[in-house]
Amino acid sequence: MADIEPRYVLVQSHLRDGIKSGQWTVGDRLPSEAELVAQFGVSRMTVNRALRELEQEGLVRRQQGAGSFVAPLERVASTLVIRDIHEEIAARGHRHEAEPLQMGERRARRQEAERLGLETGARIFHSRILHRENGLPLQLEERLVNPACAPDYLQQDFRRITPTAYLLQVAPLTGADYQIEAVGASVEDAAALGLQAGDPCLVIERRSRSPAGTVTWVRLVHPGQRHLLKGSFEA
Amino acid sequence: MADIEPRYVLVQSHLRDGIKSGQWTVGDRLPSEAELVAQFGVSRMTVNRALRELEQEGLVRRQQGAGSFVAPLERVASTLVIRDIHEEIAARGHRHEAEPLQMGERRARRQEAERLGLETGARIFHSRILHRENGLPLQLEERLVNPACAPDYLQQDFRRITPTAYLLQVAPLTGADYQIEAVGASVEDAAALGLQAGDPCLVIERRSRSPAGTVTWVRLVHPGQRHLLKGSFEA
DNA sequence: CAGTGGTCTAGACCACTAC
DNA sequence: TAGTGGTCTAGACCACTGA
Repeated sequence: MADIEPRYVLVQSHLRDGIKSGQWTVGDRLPSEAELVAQFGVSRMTVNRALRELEQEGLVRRQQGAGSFVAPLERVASTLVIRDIHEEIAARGHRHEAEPLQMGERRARRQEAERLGLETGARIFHSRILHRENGLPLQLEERLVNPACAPDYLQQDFRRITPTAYLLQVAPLTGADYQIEAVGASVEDAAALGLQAGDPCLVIERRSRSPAGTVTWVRLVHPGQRHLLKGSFEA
Repeated sequence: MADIEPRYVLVQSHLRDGIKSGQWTVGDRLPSEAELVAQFGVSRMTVNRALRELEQEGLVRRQQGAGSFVAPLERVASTLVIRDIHEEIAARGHRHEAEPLQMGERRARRQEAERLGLETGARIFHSRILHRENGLPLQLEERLVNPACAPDYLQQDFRRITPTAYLLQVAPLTGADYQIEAVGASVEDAAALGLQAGDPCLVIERRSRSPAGTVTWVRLVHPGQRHLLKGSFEA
């Protein structure tokens, strides 16, 4: 049934099981590399790799000269994935529709220029698209785009490809910042999403960077009760 | 100034820089291990480690027999950290106060029992605590606790230690699930937080597991404009 | 088939920590 | 000072991919 596991994985499983079962608990010292070498009959490099990877996961804390310890998981850290809205809806087996409300170019106001790392007055593209899941408004996408990174942005048919997907294609991503907050819907947001002004919305703002600079800034507004971010982690 | 970097880090920096600068872009093949060995004059194990770690970060995709490639970063993934409220406020250099509003034990209703993985009617502890930052309400913490995991929960002084910190101390964490949403404040939430009912709030729900089972379920309500989750990632 | 990555070893030297 | 982890080497054998 099970493939034969690499030996470093066996060492990891042994430690993970001990932590999950409570044999070792937060702050406890784990066996030293030398002890694990003896116990498993493997080389030190193998044991070292096993422990190093557990450290990267955040499960173990290692200290030179002292030993390896069960890490305090006080910081509930987990990988949060922000997915393309089309993929997300498709993954639920639902129908996704995108309605471009507005597209064009203009001179950047100060705040807009800051968001893209450009000078005030620079030419920028903007778009405003409503995404529906099975006909119900799920996300209002308000986006600024750096023309230098995606000169053909305005010629795309965003009923067929999401801006996220298109931009990833033309401008490889090398980094991003984002923030998540709860905000009352503005009058415009409410009108587009079919809400009352002030209704709670989950808002994600994200700035994406590529080798050539900031590609795009986007603000995603979701009706509070129709969108969740979920995550988990496991020892 | 700079410490001398380990050699595997030098290899990583070289690859990272090439990706950030656009020398290699999504899907491109990176130099093989053998080529990097020759280029840097290090052993293959060192190069292997450098590439393996970049793969764990999600920056590189490796395929046996084929090569190492620049990974598509389509899924904006990043580590989201949910920190203890006391730490978070202290880190900002502000004053944290906790006001226990309610504490006690009761029989679990169906939903409460589900949240803790217990039977309906089981004895559970509950608490409701308001956290202030420099006097301003920042978080309303509503919590259910499994008495089997923390029998002395109700005897604690939560003005001095947060429930999060206490529970981590008595019941080591081995996993958690959480979800984040935007919700309008209920009448009770609004009263505690000094808001109007319906005002947007960022709500985090989290269930924490330990070797003995589900330790606690918590619902953290934050005034929308006073709490953000931030994150970033970098190639 | 030649080239790639996946794993592993048995040493080595070093920096750090605790006693 | 003895024990710990941090790094590194120069080999090795294997499984896999692509021409």
